[in-house]
Amino acid sequence: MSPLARSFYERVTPVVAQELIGCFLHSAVEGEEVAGRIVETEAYLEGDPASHSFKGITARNASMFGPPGIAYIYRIYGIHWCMNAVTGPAGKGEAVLIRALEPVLGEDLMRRRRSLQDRRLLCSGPGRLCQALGITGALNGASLDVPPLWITRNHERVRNVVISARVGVAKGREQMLRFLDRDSQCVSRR
DNA sequence: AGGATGATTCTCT
DNA sequence: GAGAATCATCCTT
Repeated sequence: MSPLARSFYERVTPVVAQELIGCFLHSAVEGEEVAGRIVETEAYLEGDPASHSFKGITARNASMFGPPGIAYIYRIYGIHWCMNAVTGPAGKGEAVLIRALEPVLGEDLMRRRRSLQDRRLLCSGPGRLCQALGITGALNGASLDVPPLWITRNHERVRNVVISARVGVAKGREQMLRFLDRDSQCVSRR
């Protein structure tokens, strides 16, 4: 399976967010590879009050303004990590939040990392999937076309992509920028 | 130097 | 459905 190239990410962000549904996210942080099928994403845009890039570049969000095809990873609520794929032209500050996966490879390691058995709960949230894949801030800014963190295309067609309002955002709630696979059991709640 | 604030998750009831 | 956990980051004194 070949990784998605930079040109995939260097496009209109909501389109990238929609086309990432069905693709595979892989990690190999301690040698052992695990992977999941992306079933839920959200787009964060330039001039979008819900986006971390809204108030300009800072130490935390700098990688969001970097070149398309790298990871923007941040800590939230002191505990959890969340992972984005940076999109659009470099300097624009747009990205796609990966919100949920369906486990495909390395379920046992995911279960160990999550201290949890239920397959549907292993990766069904942005913080959960980072824990399951061993993704931390150490990978912030990493390129998404090579190990230890990479995304590959799935040639299987996704039958039903649902579009909805984003989860957990205070501002910009009205925008329909969340994409999910209706047929997956592994999407996040709400 | 201090305070407010999360693109969340888990554990209750 | 509500509330706590928990801390780096950012903005205001």
